[in-house]
Amino acid sequence: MPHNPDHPPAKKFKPGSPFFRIDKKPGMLLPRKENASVPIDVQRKNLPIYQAKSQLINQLRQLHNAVLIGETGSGKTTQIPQYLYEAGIGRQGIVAVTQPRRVAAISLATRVAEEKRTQLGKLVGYTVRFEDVTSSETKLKFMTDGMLLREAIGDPLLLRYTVVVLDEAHERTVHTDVLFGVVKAAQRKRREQNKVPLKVIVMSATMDVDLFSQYFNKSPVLYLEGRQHPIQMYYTKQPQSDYLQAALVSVFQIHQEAPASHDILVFMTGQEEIEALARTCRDIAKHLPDSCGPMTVIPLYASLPPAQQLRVFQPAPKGCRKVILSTNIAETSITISGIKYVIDTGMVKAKRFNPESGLEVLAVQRVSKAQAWQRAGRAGREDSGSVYRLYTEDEFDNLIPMTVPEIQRCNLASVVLQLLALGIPDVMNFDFMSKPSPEAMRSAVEQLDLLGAVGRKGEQVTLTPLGKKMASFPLEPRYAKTILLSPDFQCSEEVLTIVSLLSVDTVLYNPPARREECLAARKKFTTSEGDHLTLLNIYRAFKKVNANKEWCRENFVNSRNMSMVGEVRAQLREICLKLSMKLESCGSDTGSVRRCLAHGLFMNAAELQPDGSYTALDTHQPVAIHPSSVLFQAKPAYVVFNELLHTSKCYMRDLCLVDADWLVEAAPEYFRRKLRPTKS
DNA sequence: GAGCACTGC
Repeated sequence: MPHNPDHPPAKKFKPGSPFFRIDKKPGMLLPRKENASVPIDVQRKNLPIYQAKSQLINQLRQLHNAVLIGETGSGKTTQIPQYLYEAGIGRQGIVAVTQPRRVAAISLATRVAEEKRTQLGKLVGYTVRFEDVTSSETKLKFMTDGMLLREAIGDPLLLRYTVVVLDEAHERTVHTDVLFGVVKAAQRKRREQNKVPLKVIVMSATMDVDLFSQYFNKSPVLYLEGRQHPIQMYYTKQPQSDYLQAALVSVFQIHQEAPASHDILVFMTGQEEIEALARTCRDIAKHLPDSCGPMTVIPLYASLPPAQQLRVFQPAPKGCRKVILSTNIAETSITISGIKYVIDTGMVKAKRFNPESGLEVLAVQRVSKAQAWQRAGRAGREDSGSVYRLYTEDEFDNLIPMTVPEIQRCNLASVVLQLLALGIPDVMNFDFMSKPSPEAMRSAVEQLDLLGAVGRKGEQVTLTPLGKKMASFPLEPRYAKTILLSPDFQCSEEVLTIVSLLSVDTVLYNPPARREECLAARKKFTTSEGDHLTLLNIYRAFKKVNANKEWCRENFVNSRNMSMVGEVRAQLREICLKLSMKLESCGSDTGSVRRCLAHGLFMNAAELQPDGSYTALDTHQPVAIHPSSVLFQAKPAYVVFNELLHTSKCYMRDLCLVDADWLVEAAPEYFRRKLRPTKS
């Protein structure tokens, strides 16, 4: 797809409105303004939810299940746990409040501890990966949904808890979706076994109310008012063939008409188009007449270094307009105050999964209505705002109502393994709120079967002892398997490092502007054995210089992600020790590391063809070496790889050179079917 | 010779 239109957008820019005004659907709602000078207990009483306090307490005391609908700003997340505690509800145990994100869990716990005037970690605490700030006194516990799920593996009835609050349920993360089933089952079993009852409160924004209520035994829905500021909606008159061009026009239209203090937030799909549009905006802004004020354009996306991300919070100089070009990171994860205008391209980049091919595709697609509302809500948090939707109202009406839950578009191997570890008897018929397709479930079981994690008797799937061990690692099953195999090859220390490197965001910086320098620096670590061992070399060098930051800069290594590797590695190593594994280092015998990787990743193997192309051994589809691989120029006969990425071709990413014999010895049955006779 | 939204254990 050509990215550059024939004419640079700058020349196409014509002032004038492609929009018309629509005076309907006002009233998104917005969080309250923080005011440090107001005492904390007064702030609590000023929240909209306070009016409903006694009524809420009465209801929640009686109900086993409740669905609580309330927009941001109602105060539900900070207040409900305190109301429960103050009313003595569930005091025999702990009230757990789950969040999809770590930062949210931590900041909510901090806030509630402040409100209760206690030290964090006493009455109020939090638990996220690598951090547990709780004690025996903790009664209100904020945690990530993934963390509660992990805990459930050791305690499927969640007996430490009397109340579980599943917050931000509308986001439908895989973890929340699995938790729905886990808490529902725990609730039922505790009732059957005459144990202390478990209260389940689902908290969500406005959507999906019926689904939640239906699923939790037709539980009552309680509505909470939020604080709203009106929002003015604009739609385009005509469908836009080029949303980038439309975004550009809109930015400058607003820039010409609105006071400079009004910030603009534009929702786009990815790094590349954001950087391109940022350049174009800056170019045009330079050549505008003096009647237009200056403009500062700030890109925002997850892979941006943290220091640059912080720029979005700095106010623009007086008289200068702030324009933020963002991915959907600004939908939920990063909240920027002072946004008066939102421009919504209506597009998003999202992952899809094809269970038949096992392929994940990252594709630009239309947002859902729910997502469009979420984006709109980011306008005018403190005051009224405007939203420019770069699509027609008809197009809006035709958007799907809700984003497809993640559980219906991802590889389910880890989910199925976790369900089995939770002791769910009939995994194939697990009570999901939104069932994944049977093909996706079957494909997951098949993968686990190949890894030796499950056994099958007819329809019944059971966990093997190996599978049980695999489930104790917070990793994708194939990586857990690779670690568990590593003692056989006397290279556990190396494999732990490699798997840790693979389970954090990339540790390699690749600034396009300094490409040559970057390649030169990386050359020192490159080995013809492949990407895994190149990464291992980098980690070893990093350790040798004691994690020196200067060294990281010189070698284009992301020091923050590299420290994370250390944390992950320590956690994985701890689990190995608990499993009484013998951990050895193979030193310079890197062949044994590759052999171990071949045994763990044999399902992801590819074979060189006589014409120089590659074929994946399991599906026989054509694949290619990704140009970012150190093996890109090489033509190894056999490789294993971490993942397939479908973009312009089907690319293998992160490759390791292997022997065909190793693959056969890893899975003789499997390869008898897959391997073709080697040609000379 | 490509180019990767966002979380999380």
